[in-house]
Amino acid sequence: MATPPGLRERKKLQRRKLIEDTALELFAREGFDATTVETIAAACDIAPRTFFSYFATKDDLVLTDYADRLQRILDAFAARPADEPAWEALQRSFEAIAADYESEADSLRARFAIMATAPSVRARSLELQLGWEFALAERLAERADVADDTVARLLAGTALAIMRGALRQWLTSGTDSHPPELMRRGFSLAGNGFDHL
Amino acid sequence: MATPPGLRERKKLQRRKLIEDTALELFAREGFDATTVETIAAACDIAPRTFFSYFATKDDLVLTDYADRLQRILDAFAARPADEPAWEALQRSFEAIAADYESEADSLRARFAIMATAPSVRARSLELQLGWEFALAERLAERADVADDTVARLLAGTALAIMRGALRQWLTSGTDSHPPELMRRGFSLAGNGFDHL
DNA sequence: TGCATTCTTGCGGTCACTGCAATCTTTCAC
DNA sequence: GTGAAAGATTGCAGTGACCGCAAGAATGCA
Repeated sequence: MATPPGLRERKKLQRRKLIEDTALELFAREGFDATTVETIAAACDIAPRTFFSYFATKDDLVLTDYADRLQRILDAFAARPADEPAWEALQRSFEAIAADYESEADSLRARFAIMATAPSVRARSLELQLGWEFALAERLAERADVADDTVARLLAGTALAIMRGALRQWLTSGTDSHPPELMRRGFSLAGNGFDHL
Repeated sequence: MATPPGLRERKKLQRRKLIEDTALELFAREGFDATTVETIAAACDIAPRTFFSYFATKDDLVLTDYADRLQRILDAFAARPADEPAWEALQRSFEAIAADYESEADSLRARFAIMATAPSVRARSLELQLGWEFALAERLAERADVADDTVARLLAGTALAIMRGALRQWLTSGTDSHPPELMRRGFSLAGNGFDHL
């Protein structure tokens, strides 16, 4: 695990990354719709058919790190002490992943821009997030303080909404704000039941 | 406006409904993916090309009433007194549309079942809901007590999450629960900041 | 009845995505 | 080092959603 797990795997990962990078560049330059899978394949010197053994969907190119990020949220969540209130555990977990955002700012911005113009990507993104919601709700439901399945679902859904909001604001506003801060603010607002209203 | 607005329009609406009904029946019987647009068109005695002048997308067949429902939410929201707290206004508006659910139970159930199996439909549904969130956030931002745009967004996002949860629970659990009740429960939980946790 | 408007339809085409079977590469056992 | 097993790449042929266009049919109105 320390040293590479075989040349085969390494090549596969390398190539995957090459495809992704090439594609994102093309998307940025020519637009998402105007860039065909065939073009991407050609630019990577692979057969069009091969593309689909790396990515199931053209949309997925823009959303590669989603699975990773979910895993990071789940890990962070699992690492919280069991006696911590669920809401607080959620907040801390999301704050933790928000801290990673800043180092990926450019990539996120590029992907966000594509989502803004390509409905299918936006839709797929939301669907993946629904998967997150589900996974997170499952973990939440295991907590002692979250008896109900519906409550778990609602908690997860709210957390995700906060996350979307924070990410969105960070990416569209200037650079003066920081993701963890925005995330905290969202959790704080919702956690107080929007009580200033 | 009282009497039909011309035979042409009536026919168009009629036909639209025919296509929708036929399609939903086919989906239920054969499955969403297994039913091609061509099949639907044939069953309706129209040319395949004509289908697309009634529905932009095969997916949209399952989500026909989304635009209407959004309008109903917005209307209900606009009808709330201006001095009412935003959160309460939201709750009342969503409760109001939840009351309509029960009369459409069969249709909703059928559509929900399709969404459960067809990812593209689910994704499209979420994307439409994002549109709702946006529209609702705009209205919210006009309220005196919602100064911030981000707060408006967050409020709308939370409300939508509550709605999804309520709808989901109602459709998957037995018939012993009622949508407005579930909706109220969700709003109550979030409105209290999940304070029992 | 005749004309303008609007629908319907067929045609040809694009593009994402798939299953299959052949070919080539890497791995690994000997 | 060789050869066989396992895995990856590729081409081919096909499906199905969806689109632009232009011709033909239906409709509404004068």
